[in-house]
Amino acid sequence: MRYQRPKGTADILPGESERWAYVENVARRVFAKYRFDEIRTPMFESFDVFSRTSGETSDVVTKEMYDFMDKGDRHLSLRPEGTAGVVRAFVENKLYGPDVPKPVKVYYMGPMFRYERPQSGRMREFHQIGVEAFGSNEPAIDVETIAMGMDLLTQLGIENVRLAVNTLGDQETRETFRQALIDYLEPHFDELSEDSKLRLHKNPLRVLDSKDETDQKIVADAPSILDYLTDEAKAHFDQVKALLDALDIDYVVDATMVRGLDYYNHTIFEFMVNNKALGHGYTTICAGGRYNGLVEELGGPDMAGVGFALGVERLLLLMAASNVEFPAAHHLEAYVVGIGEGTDAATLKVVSKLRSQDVVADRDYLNRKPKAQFKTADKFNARYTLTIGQTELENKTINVKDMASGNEVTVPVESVEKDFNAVLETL
RNA sequence: GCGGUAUUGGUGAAGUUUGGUUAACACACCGGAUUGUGGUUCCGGCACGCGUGGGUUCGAGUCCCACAUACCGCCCCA
Repeated sequence: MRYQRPKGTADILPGESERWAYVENVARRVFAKYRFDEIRTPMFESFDVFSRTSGETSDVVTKEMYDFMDKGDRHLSLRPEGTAGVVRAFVENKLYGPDVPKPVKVYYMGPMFRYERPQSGRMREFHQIGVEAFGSNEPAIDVETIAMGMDLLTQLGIENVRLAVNTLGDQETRETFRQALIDYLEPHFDELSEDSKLRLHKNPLRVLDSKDETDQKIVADAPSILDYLTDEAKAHFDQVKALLDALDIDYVVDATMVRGLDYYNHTIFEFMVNNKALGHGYTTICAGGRYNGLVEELGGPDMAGVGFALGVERLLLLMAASNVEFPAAHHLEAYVVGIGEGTDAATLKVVSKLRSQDVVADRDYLNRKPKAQFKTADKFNARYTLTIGQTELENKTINVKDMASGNEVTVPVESVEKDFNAVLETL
């Protein structure tokens, strides 16, 4: 127990890693249907990329960043989320240019880092699968993104998903609503929780999201952002809802839903599930929204964007808790047993020849006794056990046994090496 | 960052209340009964050690302190 992994990190071991690969493969398949292509960006970026985009006062930036100075005195940070890096790459590589068809649709999957207190489904190194679509301000792309998220969750076997949507409106909406909210909350200042007192002026929208009971009572009568939307913002949101209806996608409008990152505006959405594996009540497993202005913030043109991200650790917890069936990994078809001196080369060759016929084959590598080898074949659930001993070696034959039926046949070793399936038909 | 609970072999763990010789039991693994055939059974083996470091004591897995890690709640969030 000399060394242990850093706090909040995890080793994904064989068995578990197969589940990860499955989830990633399903995601790739779903995204491909919608013509999203993969983008891979660095795991660390200039600190400013995140601080500029997430908001200087956001919790992610003020206390959760894994930032450091490198040997060249550059202020870097491990990425706490995926969007900022993708936007930076989008701008730096001029994907906004006229020769790249719009919208530009990309997805990513990989580790993210946040310095916080680990808990189940909350790691310091965690993994997200996310998508971004740039260059369209049409509500249709918001809805396509939402539909794709729903499609993905469905493909993964997640049931009873609740889609919550809201809008943060545009700049003007946010300013007028923010003031209205402050005007409403200030008379209740003394009743608010300590956290919310701090949030009132820093980020009043967050008070709406408070879990404190007293806060919630106060917030219940607070003004709704939906009443402060500009005509343009309202039109956008109305069209999003209309298109969701057109696709028969169920949703609830949650006017109190907000975002921890500052770059969001207009449509925001969350996919939530009520599963005790993730805590009490509804928990978000996938969240996203529109972020017009972010491309410009990082030095690009005024270009719209919308995307979502889902947490893989949480997703896997949820899938395990919902008894989602994962496809079985590789089955062992043939286990080759060697008995006695001189069979090493012969068994290795058979294994090799079987593999070249695309048969999943294995043998013993611990020089163990026949009994142990047969036990191993059984434990690995081998469909067939092939045996080479002194007799077979002399006669250039091999014994093939069907483990389920117990049927055996001895055939020339060459026939197995040439066409294993033909031999199986004689069993 | 704050509060709480926990940490004993490869695994699940008993033992901590009442500090006292060999750390229970089970699973897994390895070997044997059966030196070329598995899933059953029986027999045997398997922690110089109780998260790490200090302390109290004649004596600490059991008490005290610090630290580390995990889990739960808060904050926040995927």
